[in-house]
Amino acid sequence: MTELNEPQQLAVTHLDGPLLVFAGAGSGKTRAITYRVANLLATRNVPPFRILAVTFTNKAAGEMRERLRGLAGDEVVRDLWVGTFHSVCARLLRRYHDVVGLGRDFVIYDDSDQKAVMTRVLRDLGIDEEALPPKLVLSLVSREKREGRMPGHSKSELTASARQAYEAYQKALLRANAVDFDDLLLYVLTVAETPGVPGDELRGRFSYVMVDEFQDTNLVQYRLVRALSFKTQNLCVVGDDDQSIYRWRGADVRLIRSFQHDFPNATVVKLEQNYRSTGNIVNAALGVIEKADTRVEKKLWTAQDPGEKVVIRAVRDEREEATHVVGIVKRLVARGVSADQMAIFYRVHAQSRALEEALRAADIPYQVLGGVRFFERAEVKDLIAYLRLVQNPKSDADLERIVNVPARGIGDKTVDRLRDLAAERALPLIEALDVAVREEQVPTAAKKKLEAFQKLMSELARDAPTLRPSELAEEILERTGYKQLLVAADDAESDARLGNLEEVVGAIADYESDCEEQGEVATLGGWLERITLAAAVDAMKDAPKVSLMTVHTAKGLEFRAVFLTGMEEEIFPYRGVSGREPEELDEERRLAYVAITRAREHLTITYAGQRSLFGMTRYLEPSRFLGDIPHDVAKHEGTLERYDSQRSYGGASRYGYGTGSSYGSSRPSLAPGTRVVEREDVPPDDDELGIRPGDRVRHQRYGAGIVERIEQGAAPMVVARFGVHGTRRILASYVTVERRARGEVW
DNA sequence: AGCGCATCCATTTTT
DNA sequence: TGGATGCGCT
Repeated sequence: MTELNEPQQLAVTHLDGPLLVFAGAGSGKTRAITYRVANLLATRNVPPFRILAVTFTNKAAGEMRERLRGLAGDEVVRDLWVGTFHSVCARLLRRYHDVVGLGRDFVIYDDSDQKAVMTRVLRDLGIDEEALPPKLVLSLVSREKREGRMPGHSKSELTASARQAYEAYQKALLRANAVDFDDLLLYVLTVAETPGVPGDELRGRFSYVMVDEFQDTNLVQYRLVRALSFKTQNLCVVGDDDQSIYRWRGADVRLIRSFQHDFPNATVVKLEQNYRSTGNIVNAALGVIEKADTRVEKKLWTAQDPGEKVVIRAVRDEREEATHVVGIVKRLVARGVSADQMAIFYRVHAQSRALEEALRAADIPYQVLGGVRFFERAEVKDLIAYLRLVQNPKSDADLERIVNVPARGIGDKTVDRLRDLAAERALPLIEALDVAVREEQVPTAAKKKLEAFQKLMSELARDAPTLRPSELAEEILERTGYKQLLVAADDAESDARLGNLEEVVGAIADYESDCEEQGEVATLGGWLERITLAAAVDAMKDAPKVSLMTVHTAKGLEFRAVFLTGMEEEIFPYRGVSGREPEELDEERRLAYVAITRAREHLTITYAGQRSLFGMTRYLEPSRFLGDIPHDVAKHEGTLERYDSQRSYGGASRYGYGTGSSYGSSRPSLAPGTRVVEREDVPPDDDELGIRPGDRVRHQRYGAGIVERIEQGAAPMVVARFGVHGTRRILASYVTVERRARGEVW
């Protein structure tokens, strides 16, 4: 353990009692955790299955396993409980399922499954979807669950109708022998907090509990780890409040900040030496995070050289931003930096388009993480629905999805009838189907179709045990006629879909060989669980490609070169419809901190003077976070200053800037509230906004209008006449100028 | 059932 | 801008 610094050693050797480790970005956290587990195994003689380590992603869990394999050996690692909260809970719930009234083969419903169930529930309850959209109810329900409240809880924060919906939704899930993500945790917590035998057993199951990324833990997760470590108090939590970025999903930073309050005897260790980044990058990050309203004091430092300066680059718009970034990517590639060591970050997915276009034009291979996920494609979901239905015939959402896919003449009317029947007798659809056929509850034609479907499903169920999961998938594609249909269609899209389906079968086969390697049995249930609990990063390929992703998905990753794009007010920090509480702004700041600290050697930050996003072009100020980066670690390039049309794209003014006088002190343009705009055809002084009276502007709701006057100020307003909508006063940022700049180069 | 067209909407997403 | 969704038409 000699390769550990002092605080790391402390973290590794403090084994008993509560321990809180603040692990700064790039401070060798994984290393410390891994060594700590190895140390436990070596010195405490703990059976591996009594050690629980919860990580943030499957990827992190995999990495930890991998590293432990080298330290502790194969068999030992196999018995350790290492995984995400959800996967660990899924596994536990397979053992304690009966305590909460679930069948052993419960399936896990993802977002879209949940939405389907909730839509159905609301319809059945006669709740107006306008007044209470399924998405909203689901988010409310999720909040209830994340805060530990099952339906009927006395402290429910729901309105009467939402409460009703919650109850019905939960019933529907139980009837389908299904759980949602929150249920996995909440059910296990329920077991763990139940007095008596099963709860006792669960509470004593683990001797040592470790939690990674503790700053992103929600209340239920916190209570869960507390319960699981209750007997021994051997709870080690590792995290960094500066990297808490999932508040909107229920993460509660206060849990890490006040850990010592709940565990007064906790030992606290701070890992503050950064091994990842150059000095300039560390200091840039520090400059940003130190301005946070609230944080636990930590001083990230590095022994590394300052390295190259952080480049802060002004660009005209998202296209120039993209070409600029791609230009550097090319240069770095030429210098021998592998493409997979480069990443481009943005705040919102919508920003990826311009970047993708530029990369494609330059013929640079790239991968976009997140966005539309593979497992969300229709055909993939269809196949999975079949598989899940075989696994758990009660899963109504799956049955509804595929009962008529491919079309087999079971129309809405028939399905409605089935649903009624199911509701009347409180049966899952599959059983309602039996009833309908047996008791002749449907017209003869429909009955025939239903019988055919029944036969299909029962044959699949019959054969499933004798088939490997991948074979079963193939069988489904064959016997349902799904494959033939796509083959017959013979167009590009169908080909793509076939390809996707083959990929699914291939993925199952991969899983099977994985299992084989580990000496485990590959089961359908195992695979299904793995994919529902998988994330975008898990699918990240190591192929030499530039990675594009949101800052959120970048957490936990590192790259030699990072491009942080779209550093403008409104974009980053993002400002949506809701207001911005200080705590939300802090979270944006932390997000910026996370982004910066991903870079090892090279960091380019770009901000555009104007940006088209969601169909409207807006003029934007540089992000306030840029102003927090110390001047001596950064090099400012480019300008948003107005310039005349000839010179503007000539290059001199573009590249000449920033090398001369100190950018920061002489140019207050980075101060919040200053609006810098570039427009070629506008006399400098009458046009801060790029909008003048007489201009034609477009507003999303009101359409085209003619500007009557401009009201300057902190939030400039445009007064414009919009045909039938009359004269309106609108925030300038919500209109698009339709007048094209003279000689504009696009 | 499948389509074309209008309309509405718009962070972030470990699981 | 584009994507998701819903509706009406064939």
